[in-house]
Amino acid sequence: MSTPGQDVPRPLLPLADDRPPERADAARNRALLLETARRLVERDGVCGVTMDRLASEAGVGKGTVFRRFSSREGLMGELLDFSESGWQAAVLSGPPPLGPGAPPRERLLAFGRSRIETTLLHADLIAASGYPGGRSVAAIGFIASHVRHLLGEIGVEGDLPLLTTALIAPLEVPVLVQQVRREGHSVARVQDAWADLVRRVLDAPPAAAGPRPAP
Amino acid sequence: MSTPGQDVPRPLLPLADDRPPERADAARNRALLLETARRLVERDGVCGVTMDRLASEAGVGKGTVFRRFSSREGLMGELLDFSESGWQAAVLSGPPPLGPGAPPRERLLAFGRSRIETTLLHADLIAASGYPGGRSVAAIGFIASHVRHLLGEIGVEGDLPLLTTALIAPLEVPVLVQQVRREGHSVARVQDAWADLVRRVLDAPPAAAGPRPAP
DNA sequence: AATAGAAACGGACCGTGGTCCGTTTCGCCC
DNA sequence: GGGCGAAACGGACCACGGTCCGTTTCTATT
Repeated sequence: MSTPGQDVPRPLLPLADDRPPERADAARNRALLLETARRLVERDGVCGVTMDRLASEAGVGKGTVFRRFSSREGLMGELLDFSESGWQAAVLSGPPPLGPGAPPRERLLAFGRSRIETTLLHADLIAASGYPGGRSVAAIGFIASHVRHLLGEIGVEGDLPLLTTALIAPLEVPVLVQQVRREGHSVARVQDAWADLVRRVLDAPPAAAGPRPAP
Repeated sequence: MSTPGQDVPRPLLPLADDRPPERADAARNRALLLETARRLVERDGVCGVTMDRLASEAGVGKGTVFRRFSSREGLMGELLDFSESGWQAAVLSGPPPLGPGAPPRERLLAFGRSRIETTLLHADLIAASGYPGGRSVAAIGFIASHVRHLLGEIGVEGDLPLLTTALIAPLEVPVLVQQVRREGHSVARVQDAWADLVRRVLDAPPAAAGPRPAP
């Protein structure tokens, strides 16, 4: 997989990079390493993928691995981006109600249901990509801007950026993993609870005194 | 609070431990290590505290450190419990509106404001105590049960356990750190946003069709 | 006080993520 | 093609968290 005929989902937001393209050997090694990493994840799970192992398995020096992906988190982030890009495409241009075409409120609810499933599916990878604490800002940035955009379309009043954060927070990996894997709640129940949260936020009467705008 | 004369904040929920007490040398070392750790945190910050350094600084072997606190997270957890117990006492028995006496709605709002400050204050320690991912369940358990209790007193309808989680999620370390330290929002704004979220959740009209109860 | 057995101790040892720097390869330009 | 500077490569090296196990110390019992 990778370069040629393009059926694979391509990375996220194009995000024009001005840097000159990689040298041929570098690109070859990047592809080789990503493929090897994918195979290792499949075989041993995310935790079983060591940078040393990856290097030796790919027949390459450790330094090379760290040169291509600046850290383990970076590597996992790229693996994740690959997995997530299909989902992002579905949100951006797939069929309604997840994709465009449905009323924004329904899109938001569909987003939540879908996101909960996707997050649980990729939980290990997301966690390993060092998500909280800095990296993989790509993924969370996409989610945040989508939700915020829908809130705007719905016409919600208030501090949209922070309200967005509050709606997204219960979709984070640790929260969902705690609810589903540790406390044993069903995915459907968690999804319903999020939908209920959204309903409350959208249908609440306007604030008595408006919140401070933004310092 | 807790046992007898004591002016130091004592650990959280008593949680009867049946195990026999530590041997004298063990107790001595635990105290020595905690004190040394506290000093090191103060001097070098949480990240500057290494298990090796702690051991050598305290003049004991590394094995001893790991025997007393089973991991780095465990150590940080104990340090954190010490810091948090004062706050927990204020919630459980301090003056209103944070403590008992005020109407539950006001207590909830006061809780949020206070919790945001405390979390930001102890952010490094909370993160180092391995909070998401398992440990330090003590702290989050306390928070969850308090919020849930208040929601019950207020008379909120719905799936209270999960609604509680949704309200608590935006108070987690990574979220708050992102908002305040990275995006540069003021603490007051974050506090207001949480209060607005609570207002919406509490004042929303009842659900059209009730959510599924619980499988 | 002597003793026995459990508990605590210490530090060598391991695997991991990450860095460093001397060596090799690439690809552009003459 | 030959040469040259930049980029990539490789693997020794480091610090850290964590384990293991032989040795020492405590304390309960007699």
